[in-house]
Amino acid sequence: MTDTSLSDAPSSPPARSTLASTVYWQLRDDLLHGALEPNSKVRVEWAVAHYGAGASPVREAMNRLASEGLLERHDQRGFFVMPVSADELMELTRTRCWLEEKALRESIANRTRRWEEEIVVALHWLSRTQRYLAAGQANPEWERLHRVFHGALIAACRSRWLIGFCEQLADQARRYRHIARAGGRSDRDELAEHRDIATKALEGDADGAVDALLRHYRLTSELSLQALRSREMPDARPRRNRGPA
Amino acid sequence: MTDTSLSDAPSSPPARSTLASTVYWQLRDDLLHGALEPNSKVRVEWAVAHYGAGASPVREAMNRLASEGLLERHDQRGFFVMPVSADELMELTRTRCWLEEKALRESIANRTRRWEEEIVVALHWLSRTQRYLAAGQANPEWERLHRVFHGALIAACRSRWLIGFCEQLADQARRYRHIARAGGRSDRDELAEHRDIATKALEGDADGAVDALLRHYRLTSELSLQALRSREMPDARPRRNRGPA
DNA sequence: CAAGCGAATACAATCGATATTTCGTCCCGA
DNA sequence: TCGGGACGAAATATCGATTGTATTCGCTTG
Repeated sequence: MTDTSLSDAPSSPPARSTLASTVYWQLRDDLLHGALEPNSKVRVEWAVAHYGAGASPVREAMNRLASEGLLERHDQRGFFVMPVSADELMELTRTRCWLEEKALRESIANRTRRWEEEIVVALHWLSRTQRYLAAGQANPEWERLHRVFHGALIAACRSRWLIGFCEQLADQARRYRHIARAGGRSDRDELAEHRDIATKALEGDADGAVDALLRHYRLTSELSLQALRSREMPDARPRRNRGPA
Repeated sequence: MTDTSLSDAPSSPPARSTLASTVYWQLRDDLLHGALEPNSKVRVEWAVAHYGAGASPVREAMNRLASEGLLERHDQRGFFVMPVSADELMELTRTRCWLEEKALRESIANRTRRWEEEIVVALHWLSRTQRYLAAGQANPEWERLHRVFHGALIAACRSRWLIGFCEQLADQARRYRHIARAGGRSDRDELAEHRDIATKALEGDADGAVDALLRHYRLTSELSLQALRSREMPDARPRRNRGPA
């Protein structure tokens, strides 16, 4: 089953990759994990040195990321890491809930045997994977499976556009999670939440599944929001143009 | 009020433009107007000659367009005009109706004086502009105002993400309209449709406005669909790799 | 003799180094 | 103190070199 997504946002790098794509995936990963300070400038020269590629591939990668909303592009002035703010996060979450609700309802309405299987399998692997690594760092494999699980839920919605949009918003949400360093091992039982969503979806209980899903997203958002606000407290001054570490 | 859109899809080129951006807007325009055969390969060399720029700017522009779903990018093999099909159009329309409905409902729920004014003004100019030029060609100014009008309707939805997604889908729909050469001066009274939508929206009649809006979109889609199918009839053979004119 | 496989060739995308343009800043003069 | 011009840093563009892919031609084999 080839994954030729309609809009350009597949979840994993292709096998045969061009150099520009390699840089794209690396930089994307760094952006999603909050490795670069929001609002800071990303100089081409820096990226060239950091990722070991020429200016052309780097520039291409940055253009793609700008189209996805991970970078800001100012003509003749270069690229900047997309800024974050509490307001933006609330707007993001709101939008995400709207779209995911629609996608999930459609998915349930058009459920197939195949769709059910994918959810069951995704939940299975998610349940058998550690949320955090020993060091308290997020487990990349869990992140991937988490993404797969949520993708499986809405896979039957019959709109690749909607799926693409949801993925894009999910990426943004992930970015906020990592930037805010939220989820520092709270008492939250994420697996139970996922199980709840899956169970209700598989039962065909659209209202229940949607309710569970949105509570799941809103809770995550709330935690990020709190962490974000406490991080923004220290200095109220907006700081711009701080180069990446 | 600056229009720094969140996702990268402003409706008009910026004043101070880089060469890559110039190519981007020109090529985008050509793609939206169906000037290039769907599924045909767009060679970098061709674009270089056609738009009078170097390979790097062209390549950048193409990467951006690929992210927006107007081009397909195959690593190491170049770019292709995104293919069209009846199925794709139906999927597109479906998604568009979902998102526009949500956006319009939210917009009406959060309506402001400013929002009302913008709609009234947009409708005014739209009503005073010719749909077609003398030659039966679509009037670019009307296209622009049409876009502005539909943008104004959902402008108060409090989600730049949703607005951006709607714009992206609107662009795709426009592309289908032009490719199918639909709307060949049918007996349709588009102005009345727009008036109807605006009136109901301004009255706060969400259900009525949504109904009118979706009928509007579905009708457009249906016309494109018919024209598309009649165009696909002549030769059932899928033809690939036909260079652009 | 036809079909299939393989290597060589041609074409096009990709890349890196260099040149050019632009923007921001600092300094000087009014 | 404010306006204008020059300097420097950085983005942008061009060009030539490289790499990768598709095609074609020729050979082998059934």
